[in-house]
Amino acid sequence: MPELPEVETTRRGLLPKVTNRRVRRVMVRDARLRWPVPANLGKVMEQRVIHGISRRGKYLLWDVESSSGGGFLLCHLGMSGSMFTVSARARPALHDHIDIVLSGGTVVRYHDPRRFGAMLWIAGPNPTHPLLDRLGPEPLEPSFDGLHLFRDSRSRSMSVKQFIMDGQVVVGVGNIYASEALFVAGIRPTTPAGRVSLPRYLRLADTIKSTLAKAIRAGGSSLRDYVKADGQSGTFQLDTQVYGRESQPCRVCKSPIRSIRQGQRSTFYCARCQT
DNA sequence: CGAGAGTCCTGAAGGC
DNA sequence: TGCCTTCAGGACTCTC
Repeated sequence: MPELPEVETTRRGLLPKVTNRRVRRVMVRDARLRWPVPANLGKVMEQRVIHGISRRGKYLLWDVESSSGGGFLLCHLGMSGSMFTVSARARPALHDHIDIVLSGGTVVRYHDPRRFGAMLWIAGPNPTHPLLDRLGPEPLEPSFDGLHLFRDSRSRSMSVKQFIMDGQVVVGVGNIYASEALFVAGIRPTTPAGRVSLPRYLRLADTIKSTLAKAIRAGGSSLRDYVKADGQSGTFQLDTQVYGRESQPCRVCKSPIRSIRQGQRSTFYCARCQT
């Protein structure tokens, strides 16, 4: 289940392998993702050069000669998607839905068992798309801070956990890192967003940044089906403070970690450390 | 407008 | 052993 750190890790892994390569062929074996993969994807990408890959939230944007009649490949990994490079001879496995064959023999393979991901085409020189229009700030940019959270949350009654997971508030904070960041900030996830003070939001913005940055430094948190860009599955254990640790002792105070449901999502917290 | 529920999908895990 | 149910999750989309 890629969250922002996994998406960023994927971007960094793919970047040197695709930049300045020419797309030779696009093979779509199964177009049934969250939205159908455009039937003309091969036609618009083939024989064009990839200038780079950028990221907006959990979306990856491949610049495919956007400056000269091309456009952008817009990718989302959903919750089970991964993109990695394989050799030209590697036979596709189950759920390997798309191959992007590049000059020089590299193949970028998109794998997504649950098909919650997306692969769309944006024609033209600018990466504008309805999916990107209303996204909030990037959590790791200086423009994102506690004051932004505080101002955006006034009069909001939803819980602070659901609030920071709202992509219009800030992008890239998924279910796992939301629980983790709230724990480090000492904030109870159920607190209505509009009742969290400015000092606490300043702290929370910092813990969101540090939690995500730490995960990126670790190369993505390698959750169950996450696969890094080189095709190596992330096998190291995810070292969480609270997520997935129901009934286990809090790493700080030893109280049992609690698990609740918020908006059909599981939330984990320590009732003693988070008030 | 905000809030909450529904929805897509597959695979893992648990119950019987 | 094997079938069935439940759950997990991102985030769009719908309803109230």
